[in-house]
Amino acid sequence: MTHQEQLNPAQREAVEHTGGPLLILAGAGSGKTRVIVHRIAHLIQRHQVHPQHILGVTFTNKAAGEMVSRVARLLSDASRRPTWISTFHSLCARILRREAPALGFPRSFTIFDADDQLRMIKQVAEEMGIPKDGPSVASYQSFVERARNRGWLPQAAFEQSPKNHHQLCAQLYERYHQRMRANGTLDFGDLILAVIECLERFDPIRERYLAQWQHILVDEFQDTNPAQYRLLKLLTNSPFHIAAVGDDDQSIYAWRGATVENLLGFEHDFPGCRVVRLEQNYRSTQAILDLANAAIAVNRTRLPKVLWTTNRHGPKPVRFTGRHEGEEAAYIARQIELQRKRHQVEYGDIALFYRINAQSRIYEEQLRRSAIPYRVIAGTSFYEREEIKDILAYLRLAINPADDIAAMRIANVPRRGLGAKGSDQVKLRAQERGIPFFPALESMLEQNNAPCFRKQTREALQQLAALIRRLRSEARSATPPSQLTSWLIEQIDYLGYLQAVHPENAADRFDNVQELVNAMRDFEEERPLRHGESDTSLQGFLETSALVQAADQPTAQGAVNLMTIHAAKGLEFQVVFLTGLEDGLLPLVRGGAEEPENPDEERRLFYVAMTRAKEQLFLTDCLSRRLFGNSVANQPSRFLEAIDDRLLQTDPTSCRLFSPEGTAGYSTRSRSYPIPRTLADPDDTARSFATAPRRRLPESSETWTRKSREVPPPAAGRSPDPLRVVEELAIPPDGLRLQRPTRDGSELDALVGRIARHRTFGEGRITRAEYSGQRIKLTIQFPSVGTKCVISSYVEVV
DNA sequence: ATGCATTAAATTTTT
DNA sequence: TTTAATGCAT
Repeated sequence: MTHQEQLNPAQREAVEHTGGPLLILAGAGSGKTRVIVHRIAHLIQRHQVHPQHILGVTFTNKAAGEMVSRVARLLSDASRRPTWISTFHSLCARILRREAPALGFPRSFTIFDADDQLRMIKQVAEEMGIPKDGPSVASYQSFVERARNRGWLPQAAFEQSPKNHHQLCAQLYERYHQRMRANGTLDFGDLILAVIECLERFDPIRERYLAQWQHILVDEFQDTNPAQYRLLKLLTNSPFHIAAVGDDDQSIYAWRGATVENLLGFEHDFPGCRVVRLEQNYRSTQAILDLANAAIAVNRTRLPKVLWTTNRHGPKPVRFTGRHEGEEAAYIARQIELQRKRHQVEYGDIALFYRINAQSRIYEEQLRRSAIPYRVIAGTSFYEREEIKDILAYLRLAINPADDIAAMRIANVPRRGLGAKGSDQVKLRAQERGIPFFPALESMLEQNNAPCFRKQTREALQQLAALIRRLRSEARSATPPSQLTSWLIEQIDYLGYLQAVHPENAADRFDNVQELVNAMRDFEEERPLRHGESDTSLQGFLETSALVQAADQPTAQGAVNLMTIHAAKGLEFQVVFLTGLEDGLLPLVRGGAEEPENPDEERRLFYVAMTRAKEQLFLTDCLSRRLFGNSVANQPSRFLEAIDDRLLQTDPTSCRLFSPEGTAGYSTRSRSYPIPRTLADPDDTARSFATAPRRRLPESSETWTRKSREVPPPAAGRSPDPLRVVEELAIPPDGLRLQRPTRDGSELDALVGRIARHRTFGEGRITRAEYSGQRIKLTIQFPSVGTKCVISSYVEVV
């Protein structure tokens, strides 16, 4: 066996340890996945563990997929590959497809996303007569989520919630939970909870799974919530063949219920546990690791570890402070081009991180202006789009007639004349008879002696009922989902509906629906329906679509990557810009609060962000930032203040300067200030540092109060027009001109006033043109249909 | 049902 | 600033 030669001693220990529980503390970039994958291979090859007896659990489908494919690469014999590597949620769904009847709901259960959940909570709140002017529905949702994360069934929620308001929350949770189970619908949290319930209540079932999995591996253990940990414990029996891999320093999902205590308490829960630390980092330069180590060392409750590497020392991370966010953005754009020129870094190897999505706009604008290709990793997932959810709701209803949220969603989509009033009647009937919404609707349609609804509505609804019945039988007879869906959208004339309701982007939305059909086709090819399986292929697709985000966008080669720090976890880039390093933003201080909610977690975010960088790290901020409408002056992030200045170099063009001696100051840079040679060029570092002008910070200044509102610009007196400044800086000062045509608005101006021809709206005059993401959005006055907004690619300019 | 105006609220989001 | 949600008049 050659593969173990690639492992360092700690990794090898983590791979080879057997006979008891194992906790692997895997620092950032320490080859964690390599260890897990090798461990699986080792168990199979060296210890003759049957692949079916290995369970690998991750949080993301991406991680699960990577694990599967890397194990496959190690094991040439396909028949020896483990078949139980998946996310917590997929695992639980798979278990419940077998065990659901024991808990009293059918195997054909459907899965709710957060939006469905919210709708159900709204529904329940309404039924309970909870006034609308009270606490928001979202606050009830977060109560439910908290209960789920902690593994509380309603009973436990009651016991744990002494206060009045929480008692009401618990009541709502109870009704919600009953309703969900009665409907055969499960939210994400309940997938876990239902399996826990099943294992705790039915010993034979638990025995079966205990026998099934003799070795368990858990990835990203620091991200588990109490419910998930409880599940793991239920699946693990003496001699506790469980290996947990995690890094307490990278725990950034506490707000979603993850608790580092799981990791900290692991040794206690599994006595005799072996702990292995992976501290050798294979990703970053020592200069970056020095900074990251220094930053995280401040946290009190952590398992001490220090990352080191045999990589070169590399240039020190660079500090830059702009006077406002436009300057920060312009600096980044300039620096991106420099990095490309001097270090042959490709756009795709560069990333820009921010704490909150709202920050991204300014960077996008600047990158566009500088003609730098970029992509933003974020946004609503494909499966959260309204049009996709509509179609999926039809299919869900076909699979699960009791899925009320799906039924209520499509009962009047497309319009069938069933408004709020008619809908209430159906709900009333459902409540009276204790049956779900759709069956109640059907029963009202069959009632001939005293017909419900007016004629037109009734006929439309009868058609709907027939349609759903047809879908149901087709699904049972294993008609391919793609075929079924094509038929469905035809039947309901969904395109027509979209054009009526969303004339401005009906075509885009319909494209998405077509994309859904394509996704189904892919699914069918990948996973042909095996006869005798308990689920239909449609059910399989619905499950996949609920538990798998739209296929991860391929890491675009030629584009700078913009994302939140959370989204950056697990990724790595040559060059990283960590932006908005200001107190209030990172650490983030919410709304009216004085202090960050969880400063340690914010610091871990800082740490995660820095450890993504392989070669060069930029830490940027600005003196005053416009966010949500008004300008705020922020102090530099407290995270930086705790760090020895010698670990950093300040860009001489920065308006605030730090020196190794610890004297800080800011310069008033005039427009003619010569921009020095390239930064982040290791050889230049010392020189540019030495020549950087230094000025003392005024001892105290009223204008620099923390989190002040309107802020007079520093020193300069009068604020330069931000746009102006940005334009100036967009042209790199060393004379390098951007070759590509800039999208500065001239092409927009050229459009306004002209006549455009649209396929359905005819001809009209363009009154406005603006960028909308990468596209151009036009406002056009059509004589026939009035003013419409259209994406430029849908019209022909005459 | 639909369009408009006003108002409020605005981390992070693996499943 | 932007966005979404709500209420109100059509």
